[in-house]
This record gives sequence, C-alpha cells and structure tokens, in this order.
Amino acid sequence: MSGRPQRADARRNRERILEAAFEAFAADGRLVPLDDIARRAGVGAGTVYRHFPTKEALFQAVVTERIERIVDEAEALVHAEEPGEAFYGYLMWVVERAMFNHALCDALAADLGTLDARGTDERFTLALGELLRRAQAVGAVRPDVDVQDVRSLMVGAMVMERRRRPEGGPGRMTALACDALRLVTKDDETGPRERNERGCAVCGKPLAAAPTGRPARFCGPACRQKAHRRRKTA
Amino acid sequence: MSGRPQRADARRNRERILEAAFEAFAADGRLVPLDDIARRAGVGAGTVYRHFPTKEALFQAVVTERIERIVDEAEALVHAEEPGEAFYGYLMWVVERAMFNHALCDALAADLGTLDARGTDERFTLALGELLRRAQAVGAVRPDVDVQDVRSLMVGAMVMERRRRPEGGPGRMTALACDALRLVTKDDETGPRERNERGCAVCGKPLAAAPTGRPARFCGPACRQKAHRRRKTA
Amino acid sequence: MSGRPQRADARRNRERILEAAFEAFAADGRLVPLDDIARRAGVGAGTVYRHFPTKEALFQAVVTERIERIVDEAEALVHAEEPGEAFYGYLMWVVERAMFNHALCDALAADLGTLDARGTDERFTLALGELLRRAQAVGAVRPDVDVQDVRSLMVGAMVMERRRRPEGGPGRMTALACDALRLVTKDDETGPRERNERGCAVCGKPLAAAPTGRPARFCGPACRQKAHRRRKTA
Amino acid sequence: MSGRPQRADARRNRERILEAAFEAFAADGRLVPLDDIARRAGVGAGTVYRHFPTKEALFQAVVTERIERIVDEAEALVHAEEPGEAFYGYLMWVVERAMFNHALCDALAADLGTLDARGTDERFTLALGELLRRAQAVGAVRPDVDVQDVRSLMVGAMVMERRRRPEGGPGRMTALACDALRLVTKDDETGPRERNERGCAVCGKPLAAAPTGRPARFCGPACRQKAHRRRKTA
DNA sequence: CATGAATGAGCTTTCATTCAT
DNA sequence: GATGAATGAAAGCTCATTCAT
Repeated sequence: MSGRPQRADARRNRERILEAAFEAFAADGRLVPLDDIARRAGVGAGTVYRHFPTKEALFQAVVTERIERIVDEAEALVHAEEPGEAFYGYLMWVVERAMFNHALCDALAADLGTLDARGTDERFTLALGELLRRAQAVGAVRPDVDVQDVRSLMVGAMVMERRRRPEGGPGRMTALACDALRLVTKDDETGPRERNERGCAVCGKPLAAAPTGRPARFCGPACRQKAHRRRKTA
Repeated sequence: MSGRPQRADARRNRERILEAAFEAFAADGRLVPLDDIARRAGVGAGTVYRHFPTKEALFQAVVTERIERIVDEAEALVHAEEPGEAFYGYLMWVVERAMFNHALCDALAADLGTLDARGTDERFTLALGELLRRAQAVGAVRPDVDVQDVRSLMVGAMVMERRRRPEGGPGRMTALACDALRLVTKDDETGPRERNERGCAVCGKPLAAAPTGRPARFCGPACRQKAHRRRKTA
Repeated sequence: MSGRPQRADARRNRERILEAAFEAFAADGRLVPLDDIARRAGVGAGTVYRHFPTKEALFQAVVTERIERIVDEAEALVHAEEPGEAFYGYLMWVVERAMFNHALCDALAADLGTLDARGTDERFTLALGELLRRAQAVGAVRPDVDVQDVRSLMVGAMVMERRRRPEGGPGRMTALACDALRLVTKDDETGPRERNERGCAVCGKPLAAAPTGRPARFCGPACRQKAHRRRKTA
Repeated sequence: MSGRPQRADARRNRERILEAAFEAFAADGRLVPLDDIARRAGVGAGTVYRHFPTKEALFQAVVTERIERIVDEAEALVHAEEPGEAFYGYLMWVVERAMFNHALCDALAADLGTLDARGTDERFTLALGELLRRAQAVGAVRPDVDVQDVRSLMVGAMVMERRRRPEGGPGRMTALACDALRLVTKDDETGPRERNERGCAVCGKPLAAAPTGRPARFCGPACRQKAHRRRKTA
C-alpha cells in the first residue's frame, strides 16, 4: 500500500510532487494551497491526490522522509567514539537542517502523530535516547535530563535560531541551549550550585516533589535562608 | 489611525472586541474566523471592521496590548533589589503567561513588526536589556549573552513548554533553558570549560569568527588536541 | 435558531433560494449542483450556505415545507363527512402533488429522517392513520392494512404514475392501487375469496403465521385442494 | 457494437467486469465509482473502457443482461397450466429479484431506453402481455388493465417492498398490489361496485373521459345520487 | 454608527475519461 | 490488448471583506 509506484512516469511525478511539496511546506508550512504545489510540480491537483490521499498525508510524507534521514544519522552515531561530541554535534546538525524549514520544525514539535510516522518517531526516540545515555555515561550531559527533554530542547533551539539576528551567526542559540545540558564539572560542586539540577541548590540533597507551581530549589527553609544570605554577601 | 473612537458605545464595543479577540486568538491563533470573534463580542462583523481595518490589524492590536503589560512588568522590575532573581523570575513569568497563548507566542517570536507596535518593541528591548545588564553585573548571568539572545530564549522556552509531557511539571523546560544563562562560578574556571561561552574552551582566548557551520570551540589545533587528551584520560 | 431572517432582503433571498431549490430538486432530485440553485436564485453560493448549513439541510427544508402542507390537508380531512371519499380522495391528491416531484417523492419514501422533519413525519403518520381508521370503520377500506401500508402504497403509486404512458391519464395507476385497499362488499363473501386479506381464501379462518417466504393463502392442505379443484372447474 | 471480443482473455475480462458491475450497481445504483468496479473485477479502468464506451453503457449492459433472464422466465411461463398462478407468481418472482437491486429497479422503471436494450424491452412487453392476456382469459385478472399497467405496478411494488417495515414480511406489499388486479367474482357484480374498473360504479355504463383531476366514478349525477343514498342506508 | 447579509475566490476532494507505457 | 497514472472539471463548503439596510 505504501509501496512506491511501478511506472516510470508515476515515480517521476511522485518525486516531483514530493520535491515541490517540500519546498512549499518548508517555506509556508501547512498553509500553502495544494494547487500551488501541484502547479509547481507541473501536474494536476488530481494527480497529487492519486499519490497522497490527503493534503495532510502529503505533508506527513514529505516530513517523514526528511526525518528518516535525521533518524538514520542518529543511529549511525550511536557507536561514535566520543559520545559527548556525538551528542552535541548531532543536536547542532539537526537544528541546522530544520532551522528554516517550517514543515520540519512543526513536525519535530508534534510527536509525529500519523500511523505511518509512528515507527519513525519511535526509532527517533530510541536512537536519540541512546545518544543521550552514552553522553551522560561519560559525564558530557547532566544526568537529570531525559530524551523528551532533549526533543523539546531541539524544537526550542530551532525556533530560537529562526529568530536570530543575522549577526548572531548560525548555531549561536543552539550552542547556548546546549550549555543548559552540560554537566558542571567536579570542581563546581564545591562552589555554590545555582543550576536547576534537581537537587537542593545548597546542600545537594534530593528535593521534595513539587507537583505544581515552580519547582523547588532548596530542600527546606534552612537552605533557602543560607542561600539568601550568601547572595546578599556576594 | 491611533485616534480612539469618541462615542461611549463605540469605545465599549472596541473593548469587547479586543477581549473576545484575545480569547479567540489565544486558543487558536490566527486561524479563528473573524465571524466567531464578532459573535463572541456580541457585535456584527462590520463593527469589527469599523475599528480595525483588517483581521491582521486586530491581531496585532490584541497582541500589542498584551505585550505592553509584559513590558510594564519589566520596567517595574528594573529597580528590584535582587537583579538575578528579578531577571530569572521575570523570564519564568513571561513564559508562563505566553505558554498556552498561541497568539502571544507567535507575536513574541515575530519581532512585533507593525508600525503600531514598534514603540512597544523598543520599550521591551530596552527594559529587558536593563534587567539583563543588572543581572550580569551581579554575576547572575553569564556576560556573553545579549538582550536578543534572551528574547530568543524566551520564545524557545515557550515552545518547549508547550511540548512538555504532563509529568514534566510546568516550568521544567524554562528552568532548563535558564541554566544555559547562568554563570559558572569562580571555582569552575579552574576546571575544564565546556560551555559555549565564546572563548577557547581550553585557554580562554577569544575565538576566531566562524560565520558558518558549527562555531569553533578552541582557539586553534593545539588547544583542541589538549582537550582531546584531557577527555581521554578523564 | 430556525427563526426566519429579520431583514427584508434576507427574507426575500431566502424565499428565492427555497423557490429555486424547489424547482431544481423537483426536476433532478438531490443531484442538482448547489451552484445551479444559487444561480437560479440569483445569489452567490455562499448566500445559500448562510441560510442553510448544508445542501441536505436545504433539501430537507424544501421538502418539509411541502410536506407540511400535505399534512395540513390530512388533518383538515379528519372530520370529513365521508371517510371513504376523504381517504381515497386524499391519496389521489397527494400522489398528484408528488407525481412529478422527484424531491417530494424521495422524501415521502424516506421516512423524513431529519430532526427538523421528525415532528412532521409523526404528524403525518398520525393524521393519515386517523383518516385510515375512519375509512375502515365505515367499511371503505379493508381492515387488514395499517398506516405504514398506506404510506408505502402512496410511494408506490407515485412511482407508478411517473412511469405511466401519456394515454393512461393521470391517476390511473393510483386508482388501480387504491382498489387494492377496497373492502370486497358483503355479497362478495359468499363468493370465492382470492384477495390477500389475511384469512384463508376458502374458509376464511385465520392463517398460520408465515414468517418467511410468500404468505400463506390457505389455512391448510384441505382448503388448498378445494381451491385447486374450484379453479380447474372454473 | 454487438460484436463480442475474440480473444479468450478479453472474453473472460468482459465477464468479470459484468459480474463486478452487477454487484456494485445492485448495491449502490449508478453512484458507485467506475474505479471500484474495475478494482472488483481485477482489471484496470482502461480495460473497462475497452469493453464499454461509457459508464452508462456498462450500466445498461449489466441491466439488460439481467432483464433478459427475467424475460426468459416470462416466455417460459407463457404455456403454464395455470395462467392465474403463473401471472401472479411471476410478478412476485420479479419483484423479489429486483427488490434489493437498486440497478434493476431503476432499469425496470425506465423503459430500457438504450438502443441495445430496445429489443429486450419489446420481448418483455410481449411476453408479459401474453401472460396477462391468458390470466385475464381465465378470469384471474380484471380485464381493464393492460400490460403497461402491469409493468408500472411491478415497479411500484418494488419500491413499496423496499420501504416495508421488517415486520411486514417480504412480499406483503406486492401481494397487496396484486389484489388490485384481481377480478371481483361474479357474485360481486350484483353488489355495489366500488372498484375503479372503468365503468360507472352504479350502472356500469362507460365513463366520460376525465383528463384531469380525480377520475369520475359515475356516469352522471343520477347514479352518483343513487350511490349516495345506498351508502347512507348501509 | 451598527448590523449581518451577500459576495466570491479559494480550499480539499472526487471521478469519468483519456492516454502513455 | 491491458494497465493504471494523469487529467481537469466539478462538487460541497469556508471565510475575509464589502455594503445595503
């Protein structure tokens, strides 16, 4: 059913439609009229519907194809020698690819809802999770983030990049976001902790669950007070 | 253009339209039909057009009004006692406000392009910049970020929050993003630097501009090699 | 919600749409394109949709209005002096109205499914049932038919009329169908019974239920044989 | 046009198309998409067009073939021993066949307009007419109906059956319709005549033509009055 | 001024028919 | 001959905008 068409012209048309759709969706997201895509591909609107039952299906197809390459890359990096480099490098690479692609951006944000894409979504989460775990194992990434945090961060980074001023240079915002993931090294722990790493910011003891509102930063009033004094004297 | 209507009922209608539009745009973004807004406001579609020449103009008006309050808050915080708390608290507050507001999110991302909003945008940048500077002055924020970085980060944080899983708790992603801004404390500087703070990660010397591709992390091959060895032995 | 529009032009347009739709549906049934109706009414397609949310809704509106008049007539006849004449006359009148009206024909056949029309359908069944009961009471209609039989018969009669040759004259087929309903008079009962009146065709005793296949005509083998002989000798 | 294809596979395809089309048309009438038929037949749409120039032509072919079998049956019954049984039984049989066959129903109603089918239509009328005449000859059918009446009645019966409630049992409406055709027996003629048998209901003299409105039942005011009195005293 | 009816282009989708393979 | 891909003209429906009332 999802097999590629057999006839040469059909295959050619399918490719051209995908290409045109990719460009159009990248530029304007789902908003672009399907007729425009058909015209760009040099076919009738009906032909588009022969290949893809729905505009949404076309969108998913375009995006899935793109994401598959992204997932492939993740899987290829799973056995990289330097897990930290691999992880951060991969994030940067993904963001670069999606940065100006409205469609891809949306799709990565949306958890790839379609049936067709579900497998891809799982593969993505799996491979990215593995990259993350390995990077955490070597201390390149703080241990309190999980794969969903990373996925969200990727989306955020794309959006940030899209908004960046020309003088910022590409990747500036992503690099910044990556910093949020870095483990503060050994020596830091002797100094004051201020990062939201899910331990008391003063004594490091585990925090009580705070199911609602702003997450707690201190294990109790004593530490909060201590931090307060420290800040005052800083 | 900026003249407000004179008659009492006209002014009342204008308010009701803005209110209805705010709710509608917040929920569904620009997609919501104008007729729905008019109906919610209890007026005819024509009345909406008497007050706002275009649907887009209405959108901008709604959003500008909201952002003005956000800017007000920033200005109010400029003289807060604790610049660090003020800065991070403000970020969190903004994100919380915008998190589930489709319209606000879009608008903050878009640099407030309209003529009407330009003043607001400037005020925003000014006040936020002041908050940032003061936080940097007390060492609460790393010195290599500027106000545009922060604005982008806000947008990214909103998007991340919107994607968060229910179990993540509100603010989780924003807190994470804030960590990217925190200054690593004195003691850290003796340890290995891994953050993208715009100096060589080994020797701290300024980096050559890397207009494209992944930003450089080392000032040259020597430092890169040094870092490599260090990692090996870790 | 189903209130008529207040403005004069809207009311006028609504009327024109209903009129145009009536003609169009009468001629071609539901098949007629809505744009044609709009054009005939001298309005845009959008205007049609302002008055009727759906093509089907328009169809129902047209047809319901027509059927209401038909029901009104039935209710008016309930107290007629001559129940037999009233009943048969009414059938004929209904068929004449619907004969060349594709839409009405379909609608009467279909049990008026819409919520809007449900009340009308009930009223119709009630009034027609009353006409029938009174006609049966005076012996003008055989007692073994019920109101649903009559409704079906009406539909059948319309279809038959529609197919009639020009030389048949209007009402010919309906008159024929009506004959199926007439009670065979007193004297007949002494003669051989051949009609499907739900008693043994020979002795008149009640028939065993025949839940499937062709309904039984005789109470048992004996009578069947008797009838067979009789026919032979006829 | 009537030349059958020569090659074995072509002939086989033709058969499969007809079969698939029969099923599809029976279920949904002309509405079914041609592609569906082609798929059901296991051929391409183009192949359908090789055999039938038009969708409508296919429809006609399907229906004609079916009707031919119906006509065959009629011709086979022409020499049945019991003309009455043969006639009524045949009607029932036809209705049963067509009852849930949308296509057949439509076709029987429409006088088989195509050139191809014209011969079939004539044969049908001829055979049915013969059945009718013989049934009339033995007094099983009233003499004032002709073959076109019967054809119409068949169509009407189908429609009625289609509308019947489940509890009515199959054939109920057809049986009712057949009653309209039965001759009221000798003895009846002494009693009051109420059936529309094309003579004055009182004196039996021929009726004046009534081209419009309800057909006359009496030859003149005198007889009408007489009937009225009779009814009063009944 | 306010209203909401009217407009009409535009959207997605379907399908009979043609035609390259 | 057979295939099924391509076509393109509808269809039903939506909605930003205009304008008669």
